[in-house]
Amino acid sequence: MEDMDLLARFENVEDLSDPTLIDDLQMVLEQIQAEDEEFMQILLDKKESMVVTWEQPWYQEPNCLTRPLKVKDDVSQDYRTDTICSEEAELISKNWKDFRKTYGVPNKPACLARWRNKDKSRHPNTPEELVRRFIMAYLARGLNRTIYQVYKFFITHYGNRFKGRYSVYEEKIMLVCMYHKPKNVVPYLSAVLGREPRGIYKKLLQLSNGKIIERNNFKWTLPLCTTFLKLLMKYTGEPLENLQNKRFGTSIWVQLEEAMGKEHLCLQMFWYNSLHVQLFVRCDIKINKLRKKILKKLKLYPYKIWSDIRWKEILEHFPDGFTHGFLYKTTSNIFRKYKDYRQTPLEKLIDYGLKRIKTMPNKRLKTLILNEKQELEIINYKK
DNA sequence: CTCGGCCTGTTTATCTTCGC
DNA sequence: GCGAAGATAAACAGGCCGAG
Repeated sequence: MEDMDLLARFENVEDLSDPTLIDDLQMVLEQIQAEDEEFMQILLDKKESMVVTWEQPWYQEPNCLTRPLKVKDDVSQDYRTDTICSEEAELISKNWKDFRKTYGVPNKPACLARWRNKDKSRHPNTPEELVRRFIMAYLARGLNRTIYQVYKFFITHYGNRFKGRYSVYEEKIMLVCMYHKPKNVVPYLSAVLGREPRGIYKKLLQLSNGKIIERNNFKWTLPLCTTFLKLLMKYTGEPLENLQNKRFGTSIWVQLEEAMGKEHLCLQMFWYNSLHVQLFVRCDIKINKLRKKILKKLKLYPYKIWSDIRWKEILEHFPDGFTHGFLYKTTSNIFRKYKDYRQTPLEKLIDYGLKRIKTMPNKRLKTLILNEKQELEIINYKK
C-alpha cells in the first residue's frame, strides 16, 4: 500500500501548480497500467487454450463486449435484463475462481477490469479482444445474461476499489488534475483513485463550479419554492398546469442553477421528489395510508427483493401528480432500520413494513397552491 | 459498416444533518 | 433518539466519435 502513502501526501497540498505533483500522479498511473499490461500479457500467453467448449445460449455468442446486445424484434428475449442479483454475483465469482485455477492465472481480476483497449486495434479478432471476450463468456457460464452484462458487472465490481464519500486527498488530487489538465482526465482519475468514472465526472463538475459551498443549512422555504416555480415557468414559457409530468432540457436546468445558486441536480431532485408531488397531487393524503397502499401494490408483482422493484410500474396505481421518486423515498423510509432489507425476500419485508407503519408518525402530505398573489400557499384540508 | 472508449443523462442507494 | 430532508455517490443506460 505504498502508493497510498504517496497519495496521502496530497492531503496538505497548497500549491496546485507544483509540477512534481502531477508527475507523481503520472507515476502512480503508469504503475497501475504496467501491472494491468503485465496481467494481460499472462492472459495472452494462454490464448491458444482459450476455446469455448461448453454449450452457450445464443445471446452469449455475439462479439460485442462493451455495448448492449441488439435484439431482433422477432427473437424472444430469453435472458434477464434486471440488475444482477447477489446469487448471480456469487456465480460470477465462482466462475472466476474456476477460470483462474484452470488456466493458472494470478488472482488479479482488477487488472482485467481496468484494462482498456486504447492503442491496439479494436477489431474483434485481435488477441486482446479475443481474450477479453473469452473470459467474460467464461464468467457468464450458467447465467441468463449477455456477455455485455457480465462485462459491465465485472468492471464496476472488480475494477473500482473505493466507494463512499470522497476524502480530502482525493479532492486535492482532482484539483491538481484540473490545474494540469491531463488528457482524458476522467478515466485518468478513475484509474488513479480506483473510483467509478461517473462519480469522478460529477465531482469534477462540482469542483469546477466552485459550488461546494453553502451545502449546510439550506432549507426549502415557501418563498424559495415560489421563486423556483416562477423561474421554471419563465424559462419554459409554460403555465403551471403544463409543467406536470414534464421533462426539461439541461439548458433549462442550467439557467435555474445560475439563478438559484444551487446545483441543478439538486434542483431536479427537489422538483421531482418533492415539489411536483406537492403541486399536482390534488387531494388529502395521509402518508402512512399511502405507504400501506404502496406495500399492498408491491404484492401484485413478481418482485423477489427490494432492488427488483420498478417504481414506474408501481406509479401507475397512483393518482396524477405522484412521481416514482417520491414513492421510492416514502417507502424506503419504512425500512431504514431493517438490516439487509435489500436482500430480504420482499414478502417478509412487506409484512414487517405493514407493522412498522403503525409506529410511524402519521403525517399529511403538504400540498401547495399558487394563490391570487401568485405565491405558493399550503392547502389546509382540516375542517 | 463494426467495434471500444469516452462522455453524459437518468435512476437508485446511502450517508449526513437538522429540528423536534 | 428519531424521522425527514437534503446531499452525495453508485448503478444503469444511451449517444457520439474515430479506427479499421
